[in-house]
Amino acid sequence: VLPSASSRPDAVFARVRSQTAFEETVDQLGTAIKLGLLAPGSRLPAERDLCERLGIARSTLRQALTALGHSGHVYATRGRHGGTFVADPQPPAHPPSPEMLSQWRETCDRRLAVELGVAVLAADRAESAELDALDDVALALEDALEDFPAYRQADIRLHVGLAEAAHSACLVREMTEVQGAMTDLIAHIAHPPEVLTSSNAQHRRLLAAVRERDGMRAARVMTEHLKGTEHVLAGLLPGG
Amino acid sequence: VLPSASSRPDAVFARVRSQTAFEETVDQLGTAIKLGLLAPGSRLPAERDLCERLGIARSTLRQALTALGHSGHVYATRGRHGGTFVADPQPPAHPPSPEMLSQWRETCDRRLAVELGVAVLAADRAESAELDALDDVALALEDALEDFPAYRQADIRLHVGLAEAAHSACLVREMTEVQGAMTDLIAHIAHPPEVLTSSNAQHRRLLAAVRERDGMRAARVMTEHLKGTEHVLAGLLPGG
DNA sequence: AGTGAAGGGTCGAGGGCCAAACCATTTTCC
DNA sequence: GGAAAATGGTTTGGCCCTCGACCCTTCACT
Repeated sequence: VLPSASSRPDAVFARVRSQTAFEETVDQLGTAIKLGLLAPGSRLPAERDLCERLGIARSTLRQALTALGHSGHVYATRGRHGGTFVADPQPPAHPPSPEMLSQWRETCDRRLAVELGVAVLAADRAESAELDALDDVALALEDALEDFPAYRQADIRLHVGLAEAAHSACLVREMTEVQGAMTDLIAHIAHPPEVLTSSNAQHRRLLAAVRERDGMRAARVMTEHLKGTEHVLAGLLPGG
Repeated sequence: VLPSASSRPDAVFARVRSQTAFEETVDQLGTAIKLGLLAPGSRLPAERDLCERLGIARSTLRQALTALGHSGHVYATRGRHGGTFVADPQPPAHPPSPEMLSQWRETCDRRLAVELGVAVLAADRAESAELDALDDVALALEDALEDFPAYRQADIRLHVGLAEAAHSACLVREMTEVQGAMTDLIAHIAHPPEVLTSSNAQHRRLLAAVRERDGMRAARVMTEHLKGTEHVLAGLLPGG
């Protein structure tokens, strides 16, 4: 009845991704650690508590923790005041895998969607106290122009914090996922202080727009902000 | 070193969702059928081909097809020109589950993010021919004001088509997922023709903005468009 | 020394998924 | 009419993941 009857999106028969519980746990905890959401030196909940929160068996959780311990991201101590702790310092990041690099544009697209949604929703729902806390993070960003790892860390806090201010649990989760993927991509490329300075200007304008409840202005600033990274990647990676 | 050291997003220790390959296949194919991406009466690829495309074993695929057959969404015939076909007519939709209803706001948030990303990217990347095809779909929408199932079908074609015009495979996939969830929510509520008329006006403005490569205007129109459905849901469902 | 809380380890049962056959049915071709 | 081909339908065996239960080891506090 409609035109183009034979057009069927490839997504319909796309590969079904079935990660095991073990893999998903390693990804989730590993990403949280890499993003600094779990600070180095901080203690994870006890295994018997954590496995219940994650909805998996303790033996499965232990496999994940063993893997994270083997890669140097966590360590465990036994005894009365023991526990599993985030390693400090963290092990050096791996260079991005070839398949990761080949999907960099898709990753940027996902990020654009999540960040735009967060910007618009945060402008609607953010509370004053939450924005005050984000202003503090923006201040910290100003002092980290020379130390990219520290800058990236604060940048992540800002973006994830904005997602929390949007009061949408699913967007917080998607934000952490996509920031994890982005970190893998940009951790190994140069970031001159000038670029970070202009990024900070955009952060300030973004927070101002959100505070004034101007969702569309926030979306516009966010778009420009993300275009910056995308241009850097387009210059360095194949498949532009 | 940073303020608010003890704030840890709930997402870090959120429940790990490990769907089985069987469940994911039922979801993926079932959603494609419910959305009309696989037209009633059309034939699916042969099991031996399809399982390879999906990256699963044939026995697992057969479990999914058996489940879809049991619910009346597909039927199979044997022999030289046999195959698995999408049922025509489709079985009536189930009323949304309580847990689905309780998550309606999160679903809307996800949709906002995906649709905003698609709107901005489509304005950047859509080709003229793709937009012409979407104009045809918009025309079909004008003639379906009295028949909500048909309207919804065309509406989905428009939104998924826009995602394809954004040339981002992952956003197409997310769009189908989120449209499937939205369909479950809105299939059982009243849609007076006046609402659909105003929706159509927004569709036209959206396509116009995309054609003029004005991403931010497309985003603004899209936001208004989605606010409409959200207000309807907010009036009918709990937890506003 | 005892207790309690934490991680470390082992074992077996159950189930999902896979691979590779083989069976049944229908159509086409020789 | 019979063979071949293409399809869905069925069975079997095995591997690996996950679970749950149990016990051990370590170590601070009392």
